[in-house]
Amino acid sequence: MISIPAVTKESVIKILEEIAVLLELSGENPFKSRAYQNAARNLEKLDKDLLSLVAENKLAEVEGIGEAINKKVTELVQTGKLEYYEALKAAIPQGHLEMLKIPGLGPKKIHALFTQLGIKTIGELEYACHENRLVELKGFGKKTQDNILAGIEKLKLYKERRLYAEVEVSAQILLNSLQENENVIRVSIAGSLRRCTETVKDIDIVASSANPAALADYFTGLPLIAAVSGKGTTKVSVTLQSGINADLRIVHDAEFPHALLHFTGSKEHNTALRGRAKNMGLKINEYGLWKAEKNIVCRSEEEIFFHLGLKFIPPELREDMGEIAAAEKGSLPVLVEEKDIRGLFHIHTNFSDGAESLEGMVQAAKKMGYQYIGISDHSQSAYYAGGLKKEDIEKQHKLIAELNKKHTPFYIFRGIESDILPDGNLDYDDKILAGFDFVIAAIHGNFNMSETEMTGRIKNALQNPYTTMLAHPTGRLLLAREPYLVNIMEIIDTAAQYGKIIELNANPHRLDLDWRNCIYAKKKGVKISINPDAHHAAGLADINWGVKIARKGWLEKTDCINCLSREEVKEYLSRKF
DNA sequence: GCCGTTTTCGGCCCGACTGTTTTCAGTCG
Repeated sequence: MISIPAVTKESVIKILEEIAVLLELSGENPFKSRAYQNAARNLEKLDKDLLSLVAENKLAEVEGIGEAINKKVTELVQTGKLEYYEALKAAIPQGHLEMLKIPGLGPKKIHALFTQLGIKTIGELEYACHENRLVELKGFGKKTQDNILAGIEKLKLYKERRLYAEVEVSAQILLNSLQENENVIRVSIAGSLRRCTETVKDIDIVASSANPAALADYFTGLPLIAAVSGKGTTKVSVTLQSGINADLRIVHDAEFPHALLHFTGSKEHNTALRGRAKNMGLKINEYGLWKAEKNIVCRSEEEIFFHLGLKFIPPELREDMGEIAAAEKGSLPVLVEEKDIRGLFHIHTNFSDGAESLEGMVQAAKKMGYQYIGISDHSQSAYYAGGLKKEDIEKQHKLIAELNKKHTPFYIFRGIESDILPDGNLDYDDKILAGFDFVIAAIHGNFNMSETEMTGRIKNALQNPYTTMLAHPTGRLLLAREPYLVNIMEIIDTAAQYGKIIELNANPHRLDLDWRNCIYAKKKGVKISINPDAHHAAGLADINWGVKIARKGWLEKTDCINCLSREEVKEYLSRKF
């Protein structure tokens, strides 16, 4: 019997999107590529079951799916494979897909590099740049070549790190497997992952065991693991199938809290702790705590901190950013938790570029236990995202009024993600802006301004009486796009002055406002809204990543606007002018 | 490759920016 790999709607969408990219790279008619993109998007929006549509031969009724794509999706669903896709993949060098990540390099230029210089990989491209060979190509020049080289450098740098969210999922699987093993006494994630940094290099796990050899055997035999690069009784290093590296430290149970503290770091935090211990006549390392030659028994991290005269410092705060002084004074923040969140702002629907209907988002948020959501689709100048025209807004507000009746006491706030134009104005007139319960001001274009210009532009937007909050304040995409040039301190100061909220965008690619600046915002009394920026129902769960970063940024529930109850938010928004 | 209609093929979203050109192609959001 032939087993057919499970095909899901998500995997079909992913393959259609990949075909679109491959077609672009192959120099095909760009509209053909777009047809595949459209098909993928329409499937994403579809609220019917894809597999039954195929079974009933009704797939072609879906907008954007004609004869050809219908046939291909059907083949994919029924056989688990798609010949066309495999052939396309085989014909396009893998390196060309990677090259798309280099800013300024698109399908056309990559195609030209291939046909004229035979370049298939990033390595070859880098070499050709060093040989100064790009400058002679039509449409290329010195500047393009320099930009490509700079892009390659950045890419290399990024490659060493991964998004927190991506690694955390794998780490949890490893942790769960270890917890099930009889040779494990205590086990915990350590390292930057435990500290919740926005990007991480690898997974660190600390476990205590009476039988390290057996534990090492068990660990290296886990299904997730692709290769073992080191294996002893105190340390095991592996690479997961996803390419992520993971280290397991195995210690005696008495050493566990010390090893956990040590391997959680950060280096700076540990250095500060050691210095403090020394001043107190103590010695601390990954094996224990000593006074002179005498070992001080600590059964937990709490006890280690206690002997150092400190309250327990949550791992997220261990960055030597003042947490030790605060722990000494007993003034550590009571960090916000996911259960403190009462509602979610910055949610997109299929009125603009979201995949889910407005009511679908309401139902998803209700199911997650929230009291309210704030809908904010894109504004009119965001063409690429189907920004809302005046008529769309009226239609949406009518629908919200109906849904508010239907779903009471759950409440939907009427908002908009309004583009900040280059001069700092929002892209609706005051009359329209006055019709919203809240306005999220956002930069989506004209990134290349000087710091002074960009800072001025955003400050202008913050001074607009209709602006409620500022979206993703630096515009960064982690490991992909640098923040635009902006003086973030000045932005926070302005937000404080005008009583504006700043978003902590919870999308794992953004996590923007940066946690380091959350600390400053809190000090200035600026309220933060932890926003999922969800474009589909599952995206609401991204709030989880935002809360982690908020904690890392010292935020308490009183700092976060969406920890307010429905009635409190209504009151807050009503006194905005 | 899809859609709509003009039923057989042309249009498919747009504007800004950059770096190349010397009037525009490619990239990006």
